[in-house]
Amino acid sequence: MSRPGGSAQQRDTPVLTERGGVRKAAILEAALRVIGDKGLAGLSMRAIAAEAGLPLGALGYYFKTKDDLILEAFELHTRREADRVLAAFAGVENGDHADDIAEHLTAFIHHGLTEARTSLVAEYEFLIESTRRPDLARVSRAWRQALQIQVGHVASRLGSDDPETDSEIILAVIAGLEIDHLSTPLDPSTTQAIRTALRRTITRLGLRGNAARH
Amino acid sequence: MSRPGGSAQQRDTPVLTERGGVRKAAILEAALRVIGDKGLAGLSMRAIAAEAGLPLGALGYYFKTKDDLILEAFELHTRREADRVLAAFAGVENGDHADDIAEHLTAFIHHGLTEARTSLVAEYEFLIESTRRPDLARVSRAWRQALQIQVGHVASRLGSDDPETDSEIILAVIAGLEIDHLSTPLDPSTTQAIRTALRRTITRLGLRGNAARH
DNA sequence: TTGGAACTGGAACGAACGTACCACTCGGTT
DNA sequence: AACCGAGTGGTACGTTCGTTCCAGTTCCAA
Repeated sequence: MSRPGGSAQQRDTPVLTERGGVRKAAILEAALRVIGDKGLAGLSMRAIAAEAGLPLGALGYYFKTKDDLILEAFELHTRREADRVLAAFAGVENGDHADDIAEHLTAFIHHGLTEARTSLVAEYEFLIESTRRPDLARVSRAWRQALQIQVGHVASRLGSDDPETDSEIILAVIAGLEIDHLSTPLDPSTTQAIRTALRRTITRLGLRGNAARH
Repeated sequence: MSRPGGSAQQRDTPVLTERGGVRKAAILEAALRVIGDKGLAGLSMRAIAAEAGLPLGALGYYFKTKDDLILEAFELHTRREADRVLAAFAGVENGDHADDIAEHLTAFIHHGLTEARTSLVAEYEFLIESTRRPDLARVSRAWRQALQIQVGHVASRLGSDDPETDSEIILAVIAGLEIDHLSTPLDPSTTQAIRTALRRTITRLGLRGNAARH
């Protein structure tokens, strides 16, 4: 039996829209959804196949094992999320006040806790599983490092006198607020509490837009 | 077939050291260990029985279903952890400088990431699963609320002008630092980064011991 | 000492699991 | 037209799962 990767799929980042590759992408998307709302504990090959509307046999063709599928799904998620985070912080750099910065971060977290909740839950499923699987841990580390560098640059532009520590704090606050509010339905007062916490954090760290001007 | 709870086990918080109750406690302890190092996905009744050194049949006697067992294990964990957190912050109140406070928190996180790593991983497994199970979510909410109140009191004593927000920030930073460093082996430089982040957070929030004296 | 409830542990059930298999269809090259 | 590898999908294997059952044992009250 032949496996994909022998011809066009051979490059490091396979194009997923070629013949057959569409299915591979659909499988990974389905897996991310299932992980988000049933957890890794509820993730079965059959559940993925059903979610993707594909026969069970298709999964074995594109992925050697379930663990391989999980790894590729995680990689896909981090690739996608990197863009989202980058976009969120790109808007920040042009902000004039600490409140504007906090507002961007509030919107980012709010989106994760509402429309993108499934995706956010999947992310933490992966992070926890990373403590047990070295292959996932490598992805986590690379992902976290990229984040910290990006946020560090932003902090630098906002006038931080210790960008490395500030990015560590900001990333921790974001992750912590997400985790702490995941098991609660997100009502307006909670969103306000998150906004207040972010404002105070940004303000007290002395971060403000256009710091390079004066 | 009779179930426990018909006699001495009937009270709300059953004493686990009575006849047979020793076994129930052993099962919950075993479950917490298995969840910590195999995850909820790797948690099976057989794995718990093996970890506890008990026959499979024993589990069905003390717990109606696997989900019941998981719920009780979570409750046990939060009860235990509440004491630990309380102790960590009790030491804080007598500290004189922001650095002392940060040091307490650093030690707390360090302990979680090293000796108590299994327990910490289990905690986040529970938190994520809480997004899917209302019964676990209730425990999470109560647990988080208790934490915030306690930390709020501490922040108050340390001179905070907004204890509620400060406790939200501090809890988020702690959770975030834990999550962000779970998939990486904890080396001394990482510990130092955590300490630095905590010092800066506490300092910038204007928290200091003996604030009531001045 | 006897009765009954609490407790034990091994065996067994049907269901769901990951994976492998294979006859089949399709598209492009020779 | 003949061919071959890529892609397909239904089936089936062996394993592990949660749960149930029950004959047997231990303990305490009567």
